[in-house]
Amino acid sequence: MSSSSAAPTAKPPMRDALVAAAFRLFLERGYEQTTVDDIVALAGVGRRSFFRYFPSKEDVVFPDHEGCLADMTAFLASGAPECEPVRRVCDAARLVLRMYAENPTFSVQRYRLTKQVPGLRAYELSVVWRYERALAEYLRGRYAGRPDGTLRADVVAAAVVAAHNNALRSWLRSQGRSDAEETVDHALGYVQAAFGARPAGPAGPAPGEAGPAALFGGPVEHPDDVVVLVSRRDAPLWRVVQEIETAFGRA
Amino acid sequence: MSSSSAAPTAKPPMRDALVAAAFRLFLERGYEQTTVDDIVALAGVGRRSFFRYFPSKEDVVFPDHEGCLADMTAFLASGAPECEPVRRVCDAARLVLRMYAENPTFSVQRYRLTKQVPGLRAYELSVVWRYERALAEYLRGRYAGRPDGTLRADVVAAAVVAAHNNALRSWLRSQGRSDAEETVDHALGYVQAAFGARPAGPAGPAPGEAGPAALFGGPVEHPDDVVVLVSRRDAPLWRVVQEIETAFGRA
DNA sequence: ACAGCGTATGGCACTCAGTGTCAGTCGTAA
DNA sequence: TTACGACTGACACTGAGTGCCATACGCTGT
Repeated sequence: MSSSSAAPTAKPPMRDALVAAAFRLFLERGYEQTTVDDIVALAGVGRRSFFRYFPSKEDVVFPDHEGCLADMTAFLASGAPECEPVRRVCDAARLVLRMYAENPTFSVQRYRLTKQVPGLRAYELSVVWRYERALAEYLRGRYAGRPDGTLRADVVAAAVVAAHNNALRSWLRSQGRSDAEETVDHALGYVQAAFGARPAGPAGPAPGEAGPAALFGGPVEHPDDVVVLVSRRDAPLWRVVQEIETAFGRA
Repeated sequence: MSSSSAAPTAKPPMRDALVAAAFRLFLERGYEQTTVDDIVALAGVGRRSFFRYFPSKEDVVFPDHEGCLADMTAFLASGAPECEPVRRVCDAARLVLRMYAENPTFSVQRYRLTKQVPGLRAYELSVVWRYERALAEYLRGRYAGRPDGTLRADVVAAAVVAAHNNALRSWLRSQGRSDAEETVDHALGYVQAAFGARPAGPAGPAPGEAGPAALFGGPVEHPDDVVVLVSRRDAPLWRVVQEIETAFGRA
């Protein structure tokens, strides 16, 4: 009656109604105190239909993660072989955070739930694990030739996910009031510094927080296998590390 | 009838019998094809007793993880404030791997199970997450004063866990035939190098793969906030990074 | 308009994990 | 011997998840 043909948006059918009903009840009386029967009763649909749209009760809490994961893997698969690998996976992480930041209230509500329901925490871990595996697989491909390629890929992927989660949780605790992009940029910049790549930025020499140029002149080679580096004391560490790697020929 | 009083070993009561029965059935017909009723029937105990010893069906696959986690947290809590934090958590990770290496056949069997049963993978993730949180909490305490203390703690913990898991899985894939300690030392050494700490070793100046001393003399300070570093070209990168951190006063 | 057909939905019954409860049993101290 | 406390088993119950089938809706061809 109320919704038959004059729906403005074309494609939000029963699925969204189930998500809405579920979150109303979860926030009212808690996740574990809400049964699937309660949800389908409020949504006015059959119980069987719930499990047609969501393989489990936990899935209704993360209704868009499957698509988000697909977007991220598509982003990684979409060429750009000239881009430095660590930076590429950091951009992928930024993509994920942007999806969270699109719906701040929803993300904060879900954060409250997952924080206090152990079952949901476990489920979220399995979701995050799939993101991490996608990043690691990409890096394994990029590091295919290197000696410890898979090790480096796994470690970098884990570090990126950890930095992303650190920033995300910080942003969620602020109720979505802080700047999500800025927070995650800072966190990912730390990872990029640790692994010897430039932090994000429009490919310029000084990417935002970098400040003054790190080195006065390039490294000078001595005849007896010695490298001399001269650096300002307040130069950002990642910049120095990068120059060292260049001098050592380990880009 | 068959088992009433002549048990030779004194302290493996019902719990170990349940684990043994469970793994026999899991390996025979698979995890999901085995019900709790099957397990208790084979073990000859009541169904209710299973859930007295294991809160869930998944817990029987990881019967000793609660104790292992307790051991690790105890290790981290046991003083040693003079030890470098990253090295400390690496040693904690080595502790965990040693527990796996104690029962190679059991660990390999469990690996086969968790590899192909999604529910067990998810459960293992929640277990690993608790280890990672324990490491991160320890590091947060050690990095309390630093500017990005919690970020650094989270990232380092994730990197250590990733390196540990990389080595563990490599060892498990080799059916326990490779040297677990050596594998994990190599993987953790990579993390320690990335985060500017000495790899493991008996606290000597040249820890195994280090080779020659990295620096000819210490850094020389110039009056106008400049640091000069002189280094051999073939020096290990982690060593150079460490010296730089020292020179920059960011130990 | 009508028959045919594929898809989406609802209802029903079932399995199985996990929990609360209570009765029985065993070992030990008084 | 009795009394007490811890362990165990049996039963009943809730709730998640699945298989199956009947029905209703929308579309197509005649």
